[in-house]
Parts: sequence; C-alpha cells; structure tokens
Amino acid sequence: MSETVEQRPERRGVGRGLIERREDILDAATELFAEDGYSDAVTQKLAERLGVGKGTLYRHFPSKKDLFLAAVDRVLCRLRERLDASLLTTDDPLEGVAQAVRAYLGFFAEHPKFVELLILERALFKDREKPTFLEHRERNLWRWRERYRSLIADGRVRDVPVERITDVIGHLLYGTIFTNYFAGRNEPAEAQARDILDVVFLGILSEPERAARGGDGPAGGAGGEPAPRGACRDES
Amino acid sequence: MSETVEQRPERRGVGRGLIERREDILDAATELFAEDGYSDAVTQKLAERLGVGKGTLYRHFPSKKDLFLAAVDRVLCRLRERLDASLLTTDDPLEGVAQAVRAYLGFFAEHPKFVELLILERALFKDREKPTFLEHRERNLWRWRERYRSLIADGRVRDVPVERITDVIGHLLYGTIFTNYFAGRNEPAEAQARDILDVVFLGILSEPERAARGGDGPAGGAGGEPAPRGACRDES
Amino acid sequence: MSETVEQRPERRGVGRGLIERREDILDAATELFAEDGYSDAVTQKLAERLGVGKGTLYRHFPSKKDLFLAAVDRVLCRLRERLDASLLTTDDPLEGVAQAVRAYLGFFAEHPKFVELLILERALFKDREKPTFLEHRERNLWRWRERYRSLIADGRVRDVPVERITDVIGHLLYGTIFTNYFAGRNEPAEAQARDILDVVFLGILSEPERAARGGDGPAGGAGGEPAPRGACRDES
Amino acid sequence: MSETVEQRPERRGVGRGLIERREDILDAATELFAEDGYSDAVTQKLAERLGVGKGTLYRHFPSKKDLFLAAVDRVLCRLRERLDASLLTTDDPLEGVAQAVRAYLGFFAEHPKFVELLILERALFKDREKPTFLEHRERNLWRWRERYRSLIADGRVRDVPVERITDVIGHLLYGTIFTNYFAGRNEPAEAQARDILDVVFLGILSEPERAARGGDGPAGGAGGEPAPRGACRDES
DNA sequence: CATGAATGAGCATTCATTCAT
DNA sequence: GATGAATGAATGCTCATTCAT
Repeated sequence: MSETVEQRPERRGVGRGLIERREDILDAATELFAEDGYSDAVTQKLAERLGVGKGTLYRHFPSKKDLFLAAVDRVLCRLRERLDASLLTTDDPLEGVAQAVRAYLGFFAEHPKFVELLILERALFKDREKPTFLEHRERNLWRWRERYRSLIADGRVRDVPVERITDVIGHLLYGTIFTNYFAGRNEPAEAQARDILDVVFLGILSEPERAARGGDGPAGGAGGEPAPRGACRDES
Repeated sequence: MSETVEQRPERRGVGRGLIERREDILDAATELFAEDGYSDAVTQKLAERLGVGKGTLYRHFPSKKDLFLAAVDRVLCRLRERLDASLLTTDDPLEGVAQAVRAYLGFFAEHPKFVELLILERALFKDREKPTFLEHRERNLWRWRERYRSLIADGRVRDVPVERITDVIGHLLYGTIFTNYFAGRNEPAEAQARDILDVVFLGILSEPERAARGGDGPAGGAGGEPAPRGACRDES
Repeated sequence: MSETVEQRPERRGVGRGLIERREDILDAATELFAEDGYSDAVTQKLAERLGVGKGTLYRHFPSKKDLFLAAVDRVLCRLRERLDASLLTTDDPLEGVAQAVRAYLGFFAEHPKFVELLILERALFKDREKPTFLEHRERNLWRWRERYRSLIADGRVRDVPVERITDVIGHLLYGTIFTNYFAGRNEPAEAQARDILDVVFLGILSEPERAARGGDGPAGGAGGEPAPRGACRDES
Repeated sequence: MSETVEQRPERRGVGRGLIERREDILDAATELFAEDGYSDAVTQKLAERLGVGKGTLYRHFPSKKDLFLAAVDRVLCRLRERLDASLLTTDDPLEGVAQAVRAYLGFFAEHPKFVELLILERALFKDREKPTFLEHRERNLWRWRERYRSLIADGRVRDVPVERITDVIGHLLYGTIFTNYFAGRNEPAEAQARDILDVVFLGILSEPERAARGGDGPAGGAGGEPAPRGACRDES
C-alpha cells in the first residue's frame, strides 16, 4: 500500500510512468475498498484521493470490478512473496513451517485491511468459479504437502494424512486473521504464532520428535520462549 | 390479520400471526441474502417470494439493513441452541468439547448458506462496533474458559493459558467453515471434526491424560478411528 | 399528441389509469424526441415535463430505447388509421388513391414532428432488421397493388407494373414529407396533394410530346429502352 | 480521396500535404459516420483507422460536428459534379432531365452509405437554419426551373407551374434513395430511373380516363377538383 | 507539428423507501 | 393492515476535447 515511496512531487500525475500510475491506483483502491466495501466505494472518491479524473481510472482498468480484482490479486501476490521469503531463512523444514506461520500472521498484522479484501471478494463475486484467494492457495499447497511427507518420513512428524495437517493449519490461520480483523485485535503476530504453533506442534509431532524437544513435561507449557522448535504447514 | 386460531388454509399470508409472518420473512430473507448478497438482494424479489407487498416488509422491519441484521442474529441464535444441546449429550467435559466441535461443523454443513451471512455482515457493516457474530461469541466464551480451567485443574489438559485454547479452537472452526464454503467442499462434518480434534487434542492434552488414552504409541497415531476421547473448546 | 383530452386535473398522477399514464408518457416522449433527437433527449427532462419521477418512466418502459420505439410505433399506427379512414370516404377506387394521398400529407402536415421520429429511428437503430416504418408499410402494400390491378383491368389506369406505381407514389410521398419537414414548409397539404396527383395521374409531357414518344399505346408502358427523351432536374 | 498522383507510398501519413490529409480524414469519417451514426462514431476509432493521433484530427477540424458537416458537404459536392456531368451528355433538354435522374439514382446506388449521412445530418443538427443538403439544392434549383419554362414554351411539357415539376421530381428522387437505403434494396438504378420517368412523363392514367377528366387541355389541370393551379417544387 | 494521456461533464438506470388508497 | 405505484438520490461509465511533451 503505502510502502511505495513517492519519489518525486512533480506536477499532477506528470512524470509518473504507466506502471507507477497503475500501482498508485491499486494502492488507493485497496485502501478505499477496505474502508468502504465494494459497493460503497465510489469511483469518484477514488479519483479524488488520487487527484486524477475518473476517466484516468478507466484508462488503467476496464471496470470497477476489474480494479477490485486486481487489487485483491496484488495483495495475494505480496503475501506469497512474503511467505516465500520466510522459507529462505532456515534450512530446517519444521522451522520453515514456523517461519511461514509467523510471516502469514505478520503480513496481515501489518496490513489489517487486506483481510477485508479477501472477504469482499467472496461476498461480492461468488459467481466466480474459484475465489482468487483459493486459486493462489492451491498453487502452493502441494509444496507444503511434500514438506510434511518428508518430515513424516524423517520421523519428526506423526504419521497422519498430510492433508489433515495442511487443512488444519490453513483453516487455523485463515480463521485467525479474520477474527483478528473483525475484532480489531492488535495482539502481536509473534504471540499468536507462538500460541498456534504450540497447540499444533505438540499435536502433530511424533513421539520421538516430541521427546527430542522435551515434550510437554510435567511443568509443561510450550508456553514460554524455549518453545516449539520445528514447524509445519503451508498457507493460503 | 387474525391472532385467532388458524382455521383454514386461507389465502396468502392471511391468518398468520405477526410472529409467524415475521419468521416467514426472516426465512426468505436469509435465503435471499445468502443467494444474492446484500446489495444485490432486492426487496422486490423478497416480497414476491413471500407473496406479499413490499410495504408489508417495512411493517416488520424498519429497513433492509435491519432485516438483514435480524436474519444474521437468528442464525447465530440457532447456532447457539445447537451447541447448547450438544453439551447435554455428555457429562465428560472433554467429550463435551468434542461434541461442540461436531455440532458447530454439523450446523454449517447443514446450512452452508449461513456462512454467507456471516461474511456479508462483516463486508457490509463494518462500521458497527462489533459484529453480531462476535457479540454472540463473547457471550459464551467465559463458559468455555471455565471448562478448560477445570480440565487443567483435573490434570486432563496441559497447563496453558485457557485463552490460547479457546482462541485456537475458535479460529480453527471459523476458518474451517469459511474455507468449506468458499471452496464448496462437502466433506462430512464428522470427518473434519475428527481431524481437528486429533490435531488439537494431541496437542493440548497433558502428559498424564495423553498416557491414559494411550498417547500416540510407537505405531500409534490417534490418527485413525480409535479416536479422541476427550475434548475442549468453545464455539463461535 | 395533444388531442388527448386531459379529463380531470386531479392530484399528481393520481387517478390516471395505467393506460392513460402510458399514453401521457408517449405523448411527451414523442414531442421530446422530435425536438431534441434521440441522444439529446434526456430522460430527466421528460420526467420533468410530465411532472413525474424518472423512475415512473421505467415502470412503463424498460429503457429509453423501448420508449422511443413505442413512440414511433404509435405514430405509424395512427397514420394507418388515418389512411384507412380516408378510404372509406369514397367508392371510386381512383378517388380513393387521391384521398389517401391527401390523408397522408395531411397527417404529417398536422404533426410535422412525427417526421422526425421516422428519421430518428433510421438514424439510430439501423441494426434493426427492418425499420418499424417499413414494417408498417409492407403490411399495407398488397392492398394497394390489388387496387391498381383492378383499375388497370377496368381500363382506367395504364397497363404498367403495379409495383412501379406503388413505388413511385410511395417514394414521392415519403420524399415530400421529409422535405417539408426539413425545409420547415407550411404549404397546405391540400395543394401539395393536388400537385402530386396532377403529375402522377397525367404526367408532365404535353400531348404532342406524348404522342411523339408513342403515348401509352396499346402495349403501354414507357417501360422499355426507347426511353425518355427529355429530362429535367436539378440536384441536391 | 486524392485526385493528385500518389507519388510515393510513404510511411503512414508522412509526406502527405495538408490537403491530402484532410481528404483522407474526410474519407474515413464519411465511412465511419455512415457505419456507426453520429453519436456512436467515436473519434478514437477514426484516429485509429487513419493511423494518426486524435489530436491531429483537431488540427484539421475544430470539432466532431464540423468534421461531420464537412463530410456531408463533400458528398453533396460530388453529387453536384455528377449531375453536372450528366447534363453534358445531351443537347436535348428533356433528355437532360432523364440523364440527371439516372445520374442521381446511380450516384447513391454506388455509394449507399452517403444516404446515411444525409439522414444523420437532419437527425442531429436540426437546429441549423437550413440543412447543408437544402443549401446545395437551392443553389441549383433555378437552373432547372429555367429548363422547364423553356420546355413548356417549346410545347414539349404541359403548361403547369414549374415549381410543381421540380418539387415532385425532387421529392420523388429523395424518397427513392431513402427507401432504397432503408430497405437495403439493390434494384438497378437504371430500372428505377425508367419507372420514375415513365410515371412522371406520362402519368399513370389510361388514355380514356385522362380524356374523361379533361386531359391536360389548354387550361391544364389534372387533379381532382377545380384543377391544380398552383403547386410548386421538387424534392429532396 | 503530432501525439495520446488526462479530464470531467453528462446520462441511463436502479432500488430502498414512502404513503395514498 | 396491506399494497404497489411513485419517487429521486446515487453512481458507473463514456467520450469529445485539451495540452504538455
């Protein structure tokens, strides 16, 4: 959204390349749709915020709907980038899962409004075969399943159907960002990730792996920091 | 019309008490909103389906928005009823959690369209302090927390903050019904409940309780049918 | 247009039946389209003239285009009625032709603006298979051809193809009302009818010239190649 | 387009004089207006067909309307040229009329779309004092009237007001090309000219009927009543 | 000169809500 | 009460025209 640096002041829209202009529009549109919802987001208002004429919007996007969809798509692409990047921070496959969970929650914690777009898309275009959201999701799913199969083979994760794992974690994350958004919560993503991982890990881990990390000994609580040192999961 | 007894089949809508009429409207409205979304749900269409005049709708609900909100509210009340009933089927507090999870997923599996209403509410009336949805949720939350505290005291559940448990399970269920709806999935609620409980239980259970039920022994895996015999969780 | 008597003053739109209201709209629409053309005729303006809301217009006609087409259709129906009536004024088939010519010109002399509608239809909806105008025309054509065949059989009209007669007279009338309208002429229809009938009935050639070119001898028809040996005319 | 020699193929629009460019634009505009009508003819489309920028169009014509009017004007000039040329093919004044009729019909048979422009002009710019069309027309009218006076003096044409003759023939031709266009007819112009001339020159009445109604005796008059002693004017 | 990005007035159409009957 | 005709604010989108480059 706003991380785009506004390099030069320049005269009204002059000097901005087509790409930049397009990005500007998407930024403002994402903001507006998140604020007002789809139906109540008025093109006129968008143009005013951007300081351009309505016609300009239509030079870049054929319709309001297309603009909206493009905004959603961009959000999801950014999410994917973020997740991909998170996976590069570790070589341990289980820790990779944990990192992804943190990245996912972190992403939406930084851009709470993006959640709104995901909801809007479903609420308004349920005719579309498959929401943009799920489209993105499925494209990545198989990678996560591969990862879990490997972890199971290594004896680090309990031998349960990998779909069960990806489903549960996926639903959990999805439900979390939604509820966060709805309730206007501002809990640190880090803490939420820890809670989720605690519950999920200590459930899916095999006995050997569980023992290796100290299980949930007498005084238990994965609660504290020492905590979960592995992970698993994909994302949307 | 007539608060008197319902003697004859009678002409369209004649002879129905105010209450019944109100319920009829809510039924049709729930259906319509789920099908068309809020903005595209036209009052005219609703009146036609009911075989009444548009004006009649306004005798029962001051505005389209109020009608919508009433429909959402009713859905959530029914959900609560369903959950309450599920808890009466067992005395074991852990099994109660399991039953509630099954009831929750079962409810939305039976009425997939209700999910739509939940989404719509958020998408369209985010100005409202707190979504109807969350309002209902919080009213029940403390009861679940009490239950978990008790289970922890009894040594059946690991000693983790109860909020962590209710949050994780809540988010998980919420995310599950949404994804089910979005993806048009028809997996049996029973199977989904089992998956969720497997992951969640084997994660939150204390070592003693885990041992008591055989843990996930060497070849183990609570994965299969043997199934979780305890539970924990609240609901939406 | 305005021949519709405004029976009762009555309160705003109240008391007018659906039919009357529809007629009112068509009256005003005919007027407006004739004045402003199709594209420049603004629905708002129409509503204002009628003293009703824009929405009311759409209760009677699904779109501006439909309203326009209905107006054109009505004009043509009225024309047909007028022509039919004119034929009842005489038993002489030749005089019938004369009466129809007078009626036709008289009709458009009384409602000059109707000509505009005919033009507009063509100018704006040339995609339509066949203009409303021609549709109406063809429905009556065969009756005229029958009449001419009979007149020829009776020896009162030269033996030329009846299509030639109907075409020439049709084109002549059509061209006449157009030019009248364009030039804003107000010549009495009666005089124009007389001129047209004089030329069409008798031709412009003098008796000697006619004889010189074989008149309409037994085999009649200037038809063939021998052709016209004189000429006259200007151009656009 | 360009009456001048097309020396070099040249790159799009390069090396074309202002005049040529102007002609190119008018060609394309005529085509486009005829196809899409005035309102639906989009300047962007015109520019694309010509392979020039929209701005360039405005260097040659101050507005869309001016461009349209210029296109109409050019069509009418070409028509006049055609008619003038047709008159040079014979010395016989009556045959000159016949040739002009053929030329007129031939012109529009070759360029059916030009008819569209004539209609459009009226449909869209009725505010103009006098349509371009009529302007052109009147400029030539007196020449025809002179011709008829001369023919009457020579005893070759009946002694009727010359205005009656020019009007009738004018209206007839005008109505013919319109109907041809509307109905999408493709009858050979030659045959239509023959039919028109046959009727106009000789009239449709049989010799007996003509005699019965007093022929075109000295005092002339054919019409019904007390005889047509007035009238005036031709067409289009 | 040529270009085409930008503009913004202008308009058809929808639909929640009202209220006379 | 019940009805549904009437209303008119609200909005997406088009396209002629301008003007900085």
